[in-house]
Amino acid sequence: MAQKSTPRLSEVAKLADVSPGLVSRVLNGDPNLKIRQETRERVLSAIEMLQYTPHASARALRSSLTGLLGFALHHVNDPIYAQMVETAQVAAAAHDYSIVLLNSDELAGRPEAFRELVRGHRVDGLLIQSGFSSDSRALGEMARSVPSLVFNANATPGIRTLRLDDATAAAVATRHLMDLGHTDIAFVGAEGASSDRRHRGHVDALAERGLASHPMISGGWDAESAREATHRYYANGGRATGLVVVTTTSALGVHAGVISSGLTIPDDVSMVSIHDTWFAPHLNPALTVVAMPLAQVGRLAVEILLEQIDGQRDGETILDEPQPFIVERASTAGPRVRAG
Amino acid sequence: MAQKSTPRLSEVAKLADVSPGLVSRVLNGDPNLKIRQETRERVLSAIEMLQYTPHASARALRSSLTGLLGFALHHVNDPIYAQMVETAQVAAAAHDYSIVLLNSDELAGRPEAFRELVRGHRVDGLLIQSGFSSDSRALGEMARSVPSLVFNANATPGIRTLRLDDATAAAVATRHLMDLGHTDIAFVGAEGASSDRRHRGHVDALAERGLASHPMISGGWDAESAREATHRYYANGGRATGLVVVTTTSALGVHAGVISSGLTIPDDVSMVSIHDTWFAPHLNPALTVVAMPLAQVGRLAVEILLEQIDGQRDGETILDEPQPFIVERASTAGPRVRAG
DNA sequence: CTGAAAGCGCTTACAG
DNA sequence: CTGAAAGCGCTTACAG
Repeated sequence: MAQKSTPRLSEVAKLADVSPGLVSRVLNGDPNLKIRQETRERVLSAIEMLQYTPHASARALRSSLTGLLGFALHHVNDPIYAQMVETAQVAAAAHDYSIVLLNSDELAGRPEAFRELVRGHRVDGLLIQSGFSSDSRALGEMARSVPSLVFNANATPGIRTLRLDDATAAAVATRHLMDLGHTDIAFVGAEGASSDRRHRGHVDALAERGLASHPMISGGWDAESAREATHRYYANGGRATGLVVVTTTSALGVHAGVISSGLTIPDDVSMVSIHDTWFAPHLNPALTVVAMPLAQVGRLAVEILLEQIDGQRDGETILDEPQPFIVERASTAGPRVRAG
Repeated sequence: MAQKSTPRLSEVAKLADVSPGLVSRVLNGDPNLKIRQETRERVLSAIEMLQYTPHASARALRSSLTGLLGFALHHVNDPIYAQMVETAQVAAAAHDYSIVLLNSDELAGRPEAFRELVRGHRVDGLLIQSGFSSDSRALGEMARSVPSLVFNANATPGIRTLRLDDATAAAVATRHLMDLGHTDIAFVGAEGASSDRRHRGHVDALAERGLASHPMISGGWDAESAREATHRYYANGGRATGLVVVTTTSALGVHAGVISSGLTIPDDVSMVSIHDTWFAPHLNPALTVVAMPLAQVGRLAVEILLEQIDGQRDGETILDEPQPFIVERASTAGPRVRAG
C-alpha cells in the first residue's frame, strides 16, 4: 500500500455533483451559505467517502493563515516551560492550531532566522518567553512584527504580555517562613523581570513585618549555578535560616548546595521554592513550594494569542487566580533555637 | 510602523530587471543554472535591498514540501524527551526545517487528528516516540503513511527505527552493582519495548556471573508510580540491596521510595539509573547513572528522517557509540555486611 | 441559492 | 543562458 495520492477538493465536488466553491463553503462553515439539506448531505458524504482533508499549504496560501503558532523559548528542557509548552500544545490543538518550536537564542542572534520567520509568513502568531534582559531588544522587535504574546516581560507599550503574580508568590513564600519564626531570610534570584518582581515581593513582605532584607543571592536560572552560589554563600558565613528561591530548577541546586555546605534541611535552613513541579515531592527532604497555575497559563496564552491574530492590541494580563498558595512539604520548619 | 506588506518574488525580479523564474532559480541554487556573474549580483542585491524572503506557504504548495517535521510524543515534560526535542530542534534548524509539536495520545486516539496531519500534508516527516505497546497500532500506521522515524520500537518491517543500546546500558548498570559486591539486584521497569530490552540486558548480565534475577518491579514511567511500587516492594519484604532503574524520571521516585521505606541510600540500598539528566547530580544522595548519548540521538534522528523524506526505507539504527558508561555518584556503594 | 473565474506566490518543465 | 506560461489546491468576491 504505497502513498496513494490524496483527493482534491475538485474531486469531492465532482462526486457530489456541485461546484468546488460550494464544497469549500460547507467545509469552512460559511455563515451566509443557504444550501438545501439534501445538497449539504451529498457534499458531506462525498467528503466522508473520499476521506477528504484540505491541503494545508493551499489553504494557507489562499487565506494567508498557516494554522501555526510559534513558541520561542530558551530551553524546553526546563520543567516549568516544558509544562507550559505541553498545555499550550493541547490548547492550540483544540483550536485547530499547531505549535512550532522556536529557539529564542537563535531568533535573537541570527537576523536571517528572524526574517525567515516573519517575512516568510511561517506562523500566524508567536508565544515568546522573555524575562531575560539580554535578548529583549530583538524579541521585542519580533513581538511587534507579528501578533505575539510575551511571557514574563514587564508591561511595555505595543506589546501584549502575560505573566503570573510573581510578587504575591514571593510574598506568600516569605510569609510562610516568617510565620514559622524565621527572621533571617534571603532570596535566591536570577536575572530578568520575573526574578526582579519576585525579589521585590519578598522584600516588601519582610518590610510588612519590620524585617530587614538580605542582599539577593544570585543563583541564576539553573541548578548548577544556584548550587554553587548557595555553597559559596554559606562558605562565606551567610547566616540566613530561610531561603526563598526564584524557581524550581534553581531550587534543586539550592537544595543540594545547602546540604553540601554541611547544613541540614530544614533543621538548619528552611527553603521554599516558587513554582510546583513533578519532582518537588520526591526530593529528600521534599520541597515546600508556592504553587501557581502553570497549566492555565499555557492555555490562556494560546487564547490571548488567538485574539491577537484577530486584531492586535497591547496590554498586560496577570494571571492571579487561583492565587499563589503554599504547598507545605518537608523543607520548611521553625528555625533551630540558637544555643548562643 | 504597521505591518508593512512583504515584497513578492516578482518585485525582486522587476527591481533586478530579470524574470521571476530566474530569481527563483538563484534563490534555490538551481545547479543547471548558468548565469552571468553581474546578473546574479543584480538579483542578489535586489533581494538584499527588499529584504526578500520567500512566502513559505506558496513555496510549500508549489513544491509540496512544508519545511516542517512533526515530533509526536506523550509528554514534553519528561527530561529525556525534552532534551531530545531540544536537540532535534537545533538539528532541524540547521537544515532549514522546523519542528511541530504533536501529541501521540491525540494522534493515536483521534482518527481525524491523524487524517488532518497526513492527508492534509501538514508535515514532510514525522519523529515518533514509541516504546509503548498500547498505541503502537495507530502509530505504526502513521509511520507507514508519511516518511517517519520511530524511536525505541523494536525493528519492524516497513518502519524506520532508531534507538539506543538499551541492553548494554542495563548490563553496565548491573555489572557496576555486582562489582561493588551486590548479589540481590532487582530491576525497576515499566511497560514497553525499551524497558523490555533493558530488563533483558539486566537479566543477562546477572546470568553472566551466575546470579539469579528477581522478578521485575513494575514502577511505570513516572516518579509517583515508581515511588509507590518501590515502597510497596520493601514493605512486602523485598530484599534487593541493588536496584537498576529503567529511566531517570522513575529513578527519582525510586529514590524517594527507598528513603520513605526507612532505608538509606547507599548504605541499605544502592541504585543506578539508566540515562543521565540535569537533576541527577543534585539529588541527596546524588544519583549514579549510566549515561547514553541523548543529545546525539536527537540530531541523528533528524538526519535519518531527512533521508527518509528523500526516499523511504525501513531498517533499524542502534546508536551505540559512545557506549553507555557509568557515572558514579553517591547512590551506589558496597552492600552492608549483614549482621546475621 | 449556486457557479465560474480570478488569484494567493511561488516553481519548473518547456521554448527559444 | 533566460523568459513566458502553466499550475500547485484552495477561497472568495462577483454574477446571475
